[in-house]
Amino acid sequence: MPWNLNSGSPIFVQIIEHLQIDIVSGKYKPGDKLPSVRDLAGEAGVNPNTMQKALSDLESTGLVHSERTSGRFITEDDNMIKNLRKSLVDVQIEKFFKSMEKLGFTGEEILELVKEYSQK
Amino acid sequence: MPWNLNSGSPIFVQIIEHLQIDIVSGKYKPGDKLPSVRDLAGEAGVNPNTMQKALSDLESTGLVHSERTSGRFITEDDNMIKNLRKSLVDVQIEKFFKSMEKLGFTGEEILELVKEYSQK
DNA sequence: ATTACTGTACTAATCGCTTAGTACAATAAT
DNA sequence: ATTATTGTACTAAGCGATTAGTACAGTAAT
Repeated sequence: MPWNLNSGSPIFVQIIEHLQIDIVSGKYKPGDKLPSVRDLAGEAGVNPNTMQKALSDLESTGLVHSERTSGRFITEDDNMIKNLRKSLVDVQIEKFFKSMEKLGFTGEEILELVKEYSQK
Repeated sequence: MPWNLNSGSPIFVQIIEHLQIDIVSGKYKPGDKLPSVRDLAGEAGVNPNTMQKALSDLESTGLVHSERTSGRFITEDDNMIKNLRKSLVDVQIEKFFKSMEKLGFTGEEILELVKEYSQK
């Protein structure tokens, strides 16, 4: 299935986020080999150049590294992945609270709304 | 203060969201006159054309309407504003839950994290 | 009447993202 | 040895968003 890439921000950014999620959620484990640039591009339904840009950006954070001709691999640093997961969570929660506060809700009201939502 | 317009999606989309929030949060009340296109553009720090695009898009939803030469006004339909507010809230909550579930959290875990966050 | 302000319309130029296409060197597989 | 696959690099083109600049017609204020 082609990835869901339509939500405003540049596709290569969405690809980065998608891959980060695949890594922190365990789809790719530390040391795993990633599919090739071309395969990932085909899977995502984008141009190989776009996938390459996303991957080389990801690489600059150290989350993945490439062995020149044998492929690209997930970092084996468990801590880096754990920290990324925590950081992604924090970003989501903060973004959510900021948005809701802009809409005029207090912290307590937000908590109440979340309670309601998680009960249905 | 210039608006905070840097988060990936096109500026005119962010302007639309910004204005919607200003309306549902009560900064602009039903029937209020909006500042002129040029003033809003100056306030937001964007080109008047960009602001115009955002406003004419907003207009197509009925939330604002323009009186050809005297200015642009917020709708007087209270219900439309209420519904928009509810819809914006729903979107935020759903987006948040989807993101968190992608990161591997269950509904209960999400609720727990929100509790923690709202307590500090 | 004159002036200032309103929304609106239009062209041209620029910038970033994306795609298309091609190419190369190094490794793996056969 | 030959072939396929790897990451990487590069140019050219197209597209949408944005900016800059200009212009016009209708209304309000003076």
